[in-house]
Amino acid sequence: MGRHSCCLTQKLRKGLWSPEEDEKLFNYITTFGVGCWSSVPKQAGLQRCGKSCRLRWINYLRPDVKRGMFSQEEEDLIVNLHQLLGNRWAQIATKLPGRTDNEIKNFWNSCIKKKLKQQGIDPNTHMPLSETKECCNENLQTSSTEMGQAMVINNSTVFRNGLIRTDQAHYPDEDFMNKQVFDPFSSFESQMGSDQTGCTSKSRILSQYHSEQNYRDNYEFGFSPMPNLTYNCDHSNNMTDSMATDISESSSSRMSNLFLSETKECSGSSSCNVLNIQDNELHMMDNNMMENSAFSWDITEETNKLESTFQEFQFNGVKSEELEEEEMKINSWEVEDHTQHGRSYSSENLVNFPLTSLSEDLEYFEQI
DNA sequence: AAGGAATTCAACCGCACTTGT
DNA sequence: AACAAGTGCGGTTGAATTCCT
Repeated sequence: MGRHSCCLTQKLRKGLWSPEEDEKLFNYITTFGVGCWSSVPKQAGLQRCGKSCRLRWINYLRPDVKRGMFSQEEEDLIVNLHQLLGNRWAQIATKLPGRTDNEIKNFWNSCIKKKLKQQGIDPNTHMPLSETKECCNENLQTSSTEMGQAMVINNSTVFRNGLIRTDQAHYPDEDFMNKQVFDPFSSFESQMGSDQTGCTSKSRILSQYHSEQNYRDNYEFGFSPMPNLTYNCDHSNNMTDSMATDISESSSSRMSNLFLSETKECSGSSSCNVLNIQDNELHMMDNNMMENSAFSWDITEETNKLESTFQEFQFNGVKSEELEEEEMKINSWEVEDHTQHGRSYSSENLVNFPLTSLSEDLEYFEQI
């Protein structure tokens, strides 16, 4: 019961995916693109159901999947979006480029929930726990209308009526505030030195960097985003010795090794700080939310405003039409790019996720 | 060092929705 | 309109890993 129809017809594998299976699926999708998932296992020679293949692709193999720890910005965004959208993880995921709903859901359940509770905030209602208890005691009749729903912004709890409670005791987990900040230069350098793994080449990185510069020049932003080399970084930094010494020259086996390496999670946050909302944008977004919290809590309006906020600020000011174009490029990636070896990412795709500089990150954290 | 507890996260399950016939 | 097949989403599970005693 509950098993997808395609799973009933044959004996199928379950559980974790092997690197060989990953390679088969990746090869198939990159060659033929995403079509009918139910036919994928058969065509790709996999003993899996189509649903499982789809999930594996979306959550793991898809080239634009960002891996590694969530940044502070992403975390704040998730909290705020959860406040607005509830457990609609798929919708939340659309606001965090490269993050999957599953990943966000897991992060919420394993980490954010705990932090909010430590801060005395009910993760379900985003209200102070005491408020929630009162609400329960009073059968949810009056107290919630007095203070309204709360939104957590930069350690402050903002209520519908516009009151703001700043709790200095927030974030009892000091590590949370001392979280390592991405150093784009060290990352860049480490990648430059990773040639022997076969994962990256200097020319490729440089071309990405140059395209990043072009991107920057085109849009004239007030800071210097560094190239996002997340994939390369993950691959190179996590390549095990045995893998590194066993790389053949063939592109397919190289790709296979990339996948093998990727099964080892990027443990450091340094390579994964990719959300690219600038400081001022964050402040404006927060201000926007503050305004909304004070004057309007209509959920539709709220969502629309958030939507417009994202359209305006996402990807460092790339306008929505450009965004759509970029999305189309990403969507068509598997069709267009399959002629190239393994996981090659066009610089255009990579610049979707530029990085903020270390100094700016530090400045922002200090302001927090 | 060992073993149990706690945590993480990939994957599965079941339901709802969409699409095609 | 009714049905089947395919897809998407959120909740849950359980194996692997990490932490703690």
